[in-house]
Amino acid sequence: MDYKDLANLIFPKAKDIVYYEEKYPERNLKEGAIVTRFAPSPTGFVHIGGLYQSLIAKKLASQTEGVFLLRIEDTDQKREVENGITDIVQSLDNFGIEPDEGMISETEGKGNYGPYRQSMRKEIYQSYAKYLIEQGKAYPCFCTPEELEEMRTKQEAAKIRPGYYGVWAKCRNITVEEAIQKINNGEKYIIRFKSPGREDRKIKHHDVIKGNVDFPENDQDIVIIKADGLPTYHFAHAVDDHLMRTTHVIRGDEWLSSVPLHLQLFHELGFKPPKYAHIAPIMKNDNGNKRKLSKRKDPEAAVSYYDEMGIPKEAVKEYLLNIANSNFENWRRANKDKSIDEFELQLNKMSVSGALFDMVKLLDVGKTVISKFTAEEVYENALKWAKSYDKELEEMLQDKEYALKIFGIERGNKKPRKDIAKWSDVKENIEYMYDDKFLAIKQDYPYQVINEKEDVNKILDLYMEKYYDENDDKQQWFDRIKELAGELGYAREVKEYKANPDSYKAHVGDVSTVLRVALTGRTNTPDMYEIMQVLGKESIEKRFEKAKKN
RNA sequence: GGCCCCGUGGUCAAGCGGUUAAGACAUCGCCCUUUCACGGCGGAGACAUGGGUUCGAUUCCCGUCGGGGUCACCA
Repeated sequence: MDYKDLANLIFPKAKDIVYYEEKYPERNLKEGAIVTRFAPSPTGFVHIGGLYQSLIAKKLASQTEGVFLLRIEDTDQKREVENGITDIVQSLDNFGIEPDEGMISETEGKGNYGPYRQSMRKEIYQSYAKYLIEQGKAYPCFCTPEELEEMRTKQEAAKIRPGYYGVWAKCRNITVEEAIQKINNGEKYIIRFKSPGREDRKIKHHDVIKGNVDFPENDQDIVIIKADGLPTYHFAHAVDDHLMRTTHVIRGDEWLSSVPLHLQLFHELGFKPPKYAHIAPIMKNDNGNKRKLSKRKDPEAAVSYYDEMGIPKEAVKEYLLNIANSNFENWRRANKDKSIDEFELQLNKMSVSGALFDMVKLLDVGKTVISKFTAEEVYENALKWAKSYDKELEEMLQDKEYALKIFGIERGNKKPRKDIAKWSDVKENIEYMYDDKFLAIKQDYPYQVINEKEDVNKILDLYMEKYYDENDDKQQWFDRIKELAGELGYAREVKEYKANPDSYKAHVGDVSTVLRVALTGRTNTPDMYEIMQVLGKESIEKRFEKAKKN
C-alpha cells in the first residue's frame, strides 16, 4: 500500500488536478497587467481597512488593464453572518468599486475563474489535497483537539516553540497502512501539510511594500483540510490565487508572518507564487496607544459609518488615497479638477507602518470635495443622504428651486464656500433660510456692538423704508448700508471709525451685523447680499418684524 | 516569551551620507474695502535613545527603549 491508496481512500471522488489546471488557464493579458483581489470573509460589515485594500487593488488592476476580483472566503461557517456577501458587494458598490470578476450577489458570481466563493470550491481544494497526499506531502492527522491542547500546554511549560512540527508532529510518521487502518476504523482526522521546512534556515522574501524581509523557514505541519472538509485560509489562498491566476496578493500586513508558509505551499504544490504586497493597517489612537481600528469598539471602522455621517464617498476615497500614497496630495493640488481615477497609485510608495486615522483631515478633504460640487450636485447628494437619515431635511429640500438658490450662494467661483464637510452639516447650514422654520422659532438675537432695542429697531425700520432696493447690485446695496450708517450717526467706514473711535457709536460693520442677525438669527453667515437676494423682500420684511418684536 | 515589522513636529508625511530637515491637516498671529467660510502672508512645533562606521550622520551598523503584528481544525 502506498500514498496513492491513502489518497484514494480519503478523497475517492476527487478529480485529477489537471482538470482544474486546464479549466483555469493562464490569463491572456498584456504585459504588466495586475490580477489582484479583495478576499473578505462574510462576517459582518465591511471594515474601512477592507475598503482601503479594495480601493488600492481596484486601482492597480485598472491602471494596468488587469483584473480586480472579489472572492468570498467563507470557509469558517461558524463566523458567517446572514447576507454577508450582499453587504460586501453593496458596500463596495457604494464607493464605486466594482469588481471585474467575482461575487456580485449572495449567490451569483461573474467571470470564468469561479466559483468565487470558497465554500463552493470544496472539490477543488480536495483535489489538490489529494495530490499532496499522493506525493507524501500531506497526511491525515488523528490528533484530537484535546491532545493538541495538551501538547501546547507541555510546550509552554517547557518554554519551547509551540506548534505541530518536528517530534511534536505525531501523525506525520504514521505509516500508510496504519493510517488506512485508522480511517477504516472510523477514526476522525484532518489533513495536514507535511512541511519540508527547517526552523534554523532562513528564507528571503521581497515584499512589494515592506521590502526585503528574512524569515525562518516554516516547519509547522499546518492543517490544510479541516474536519468539515473545508480548507483553511492558507491552503485556500494557495489554491485559489493560483487557479485564479492572481499576480499580486494585496492584503493586510497581519499576514506577513505567514509568508514563509504560503511560499512553501506554493512551492510544494508546484505553483508559481504571486507577488505579495502587505498593507499596513489603519490605526486609531486609544489613550496614547496605537491599535487597529476595531470592528467592535470603533464605529468609524465600518464603512457604513461614513454613509451615515454623510461624508461624501469621494472624500473617503481621497483621504484613503492620501494615506496610501503621500504624493497624492501634490498631485491633487496640481490637478484640482481631475478624477482620482487618473492618479497613478504606486505600491512601492505605500507606507510600511500604519497611519493613525485622522477624522479632522478627512473632514477637511470633505470640505474641499464638496466645495467643488455644483449646487445641483450638492442638492442631489444632500437629498439622497436626507432620504435615509434626516426626514426633516428631506422635507426642506422638496422645493428644489429654492434649495438650489441657497446652495448656489458663493458657489461656482474661484473661491467657493467651504462650509459643508458632510451632508449632515447641511441642515444646520441652511435651516434659517426657510421662513416656515425660521419665523416659527423663538430665539434670542445675538446682537453685538449695537444691541439696544431702540437702536436696532431704528436701523431695521430705516433700512426697509429708505435704503433697501431689491434691484440693487452688490455695490449699490452696500453703499446704501453705508448711507444708512451715516444717517444714524455711525461711521460709514470701518477705517474711519478706527481712526476716531470716540466720534462714533459704532461703524458700518456693526450696522451690517444688526441686519445680519435680524435676518438670520446668527452672526456668521455667507454673503448677506446673496442671502437677501434669495430671501426676497417679503421674507426680509417678515424677519425684521420678528426681530423687532423679539 | 520566540519570530517579524516599524520609530522625522499633535497627525499624515518628504528625505536615501553634507538640506536653513519640504508639504498637508490641526494650532497661533496678521492681511483680505461688513461677519463667517475661503484665500494670502507669517509664527510656533520633529529626526526616540546610547554607542559605533565616517572628514561628516535623520540617513549605514549594533544595543536600549517605545509601538505594532504573529504564533488556531479564524480569516
